[in-house]
Amino acid sequence: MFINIDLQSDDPIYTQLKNQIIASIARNEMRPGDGLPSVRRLAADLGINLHTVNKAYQQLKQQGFILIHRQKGVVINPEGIPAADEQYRESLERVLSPLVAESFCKGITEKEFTTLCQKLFGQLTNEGGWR
Amino acid sequence: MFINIDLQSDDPIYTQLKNQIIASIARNEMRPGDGLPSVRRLAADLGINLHTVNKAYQQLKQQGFILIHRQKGVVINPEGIPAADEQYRESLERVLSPLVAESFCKGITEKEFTTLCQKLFGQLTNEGGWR
Amino acid sequence: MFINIDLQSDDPIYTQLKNQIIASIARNEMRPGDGLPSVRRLAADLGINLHTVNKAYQQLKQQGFILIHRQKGVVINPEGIPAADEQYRESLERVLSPLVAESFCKGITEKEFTTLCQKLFGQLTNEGGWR
Amino acid sequence: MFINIDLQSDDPIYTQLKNQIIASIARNEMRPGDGLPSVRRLAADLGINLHTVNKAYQQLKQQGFILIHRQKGVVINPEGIPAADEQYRESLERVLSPLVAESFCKGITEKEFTTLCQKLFGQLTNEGGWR
DNA sequence: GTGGTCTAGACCACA
DNA sequence: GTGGTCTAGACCACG
Repeated sequence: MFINIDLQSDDPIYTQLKNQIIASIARNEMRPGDGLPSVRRLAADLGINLHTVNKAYQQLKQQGFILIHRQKGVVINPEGIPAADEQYRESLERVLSPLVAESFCKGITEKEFTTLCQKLFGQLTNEGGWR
Repeated sequence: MFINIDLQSDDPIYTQLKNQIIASIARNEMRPGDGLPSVRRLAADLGINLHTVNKAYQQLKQQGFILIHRQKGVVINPEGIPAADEQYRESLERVLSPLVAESFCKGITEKEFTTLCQKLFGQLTNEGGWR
Repeated sequence: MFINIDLQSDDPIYTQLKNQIIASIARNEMRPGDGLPSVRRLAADLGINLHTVNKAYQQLKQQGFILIHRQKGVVINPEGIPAADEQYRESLERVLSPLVAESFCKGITEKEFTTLCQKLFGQLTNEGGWR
Repeated sequence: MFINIDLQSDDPIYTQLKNQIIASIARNEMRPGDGLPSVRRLAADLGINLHTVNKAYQQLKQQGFILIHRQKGVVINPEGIPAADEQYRESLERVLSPLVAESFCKGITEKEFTTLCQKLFGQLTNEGGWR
């Protein structure tokens, strides 16, 4: 797993971390049951604060991406990632909606937009995502 | 134009305001050349501070959605909204990428995702968006 | 004399007006002794406020570019424009200084900068400026 | 870095601040990677409001002079200042044009004008500007 | 302790 | 009356 943190980004570090771990799972680089570095370890490796890593882990745990055992450490949820529920679909639509509106205003067609989405999906499945 | 501000939302007020104005333009409820309320007026109507409205307006101006006209006040850019450049497309991809990865992990298929996008686009064009 | 006002500009209207009148004089389109439209006339022609035209005229008068007679109307100073004094040279340096610093930071060389200045001067003298 | 704010000046405080920081960079007093005081610190030192400092910083950030680094705080862009693009050159010409016209009217020759520019450039390079 | 956001209230330049 | 600038003081997210 390669994590790349951009300290100049407007995205908070814990968000970048969370997103990159999710991306690793989606790309099948990390599989259910695989272990992740401990909070301390990852913080040291990335040169960032303990609390920052912890916050990312807590959110991933809360969404069911990972499990945190006091002894076994941190692992990708061995039972796989919980499927999206209705609530998630609604939040996805709420996030997507302003992106679509802005893109539309700027002349990006539905076709171009969906093609971009397909490209991004393709980058996952071509590399053998686990679903 | 109906603006609805959710003071409890995690999104900052000025972002909500910006997004809703963009949405109004996309839905063709507001057309190039149309006027917007003055900073003070809108702030009073929404019961928020004028600086908050101003911040939204400044960002919309900077992106070319609106112009601050010395006599007519604030208007939707009469020449239309500037088309997306390469930089915008890249930023769009950067924003979309984690959404796609997370959705993918949660079992949302490419088909379902693009269908959602199409639905959102449809809500704009069905109502006669200006592009 | 062609005056072009951009109501969307960040420059105040009276400044644009003042600058364009000065440019007309520099390009020798208007000569010492020539008349300018009355405040009312020019305001009507440009579709702007009386006070705005008046403010531009007052500043031009104060700098010695024009004379305002109650009867003869507004004329370009028949004795020519007063030469720059030391105070003007200082203010010019104060204005130029940040432009030079910013340009320098952005990689614009002294040569490119002075070439640009020469070009702008050339646009005046080629057309037969009065000096 | 010495910052001198003139509260009586017509220039807004944030503009003076911005210009002086740019001048410091141009004079090579501050180099890429160097840190700047935090918004609060600088505001306290200068006896002005933190929002005013923040506005200057935001504009410098937007022009690529500085980065807001999550750990190091505010730093001069370590990759150097972005080079001028065509748009900047046009805006420079728009700003310079009325200065040239006015100077010309007041009898300042092309030679004197360019000599002044060279002097201002010289003040930067003599002290070892970074370009 | 940092920057980001929001509020309240003030003065000024512009039109 | 408009937007632009500035101040003072507050809370929150981030690290």
